Amino acid sequence: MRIGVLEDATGVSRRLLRYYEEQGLLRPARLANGYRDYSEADVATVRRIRRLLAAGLPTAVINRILDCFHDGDGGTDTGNDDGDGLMTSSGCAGLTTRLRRERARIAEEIERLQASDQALESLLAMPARISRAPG
DNA sequence: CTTCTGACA
DNA sequence: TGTCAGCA
Repeated sequence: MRIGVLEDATGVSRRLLRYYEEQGLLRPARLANGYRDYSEADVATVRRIRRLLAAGLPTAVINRILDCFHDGDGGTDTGNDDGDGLMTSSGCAGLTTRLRRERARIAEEIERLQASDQALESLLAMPARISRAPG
């Protein structure tokens, strides 16, 4: 399918679709006229990319993770669900472990930010008598 | 009309 | 990301 069809199927703009390709996330074939030729699998891939991006992962990381999704769509396409799950297959060992570590890292970061937030809150609760130096 | 690449806001 | 240009 051409880019316009994929756009309608995924809701992702052509601009973004081309950008994903530029980032190595998509590798559509080319028609004789130079038009990109996407496969049905690319529809699912784009959805996965959106999810991974929403998770805050950089395209470089998504690139690797994408290979860990070995289409497990055994269902009829009646459902519009993304139908994606992490498939532990070819050389994807340790992926979930790394992802869990990332979550732990984020959790720690949140704690630090909360500490800063509380410190700032108490600071603002103090009587505001810090005046400007007489000029 | 649809897509392509490159570039600018 | 949107959008415009200039082609094919």
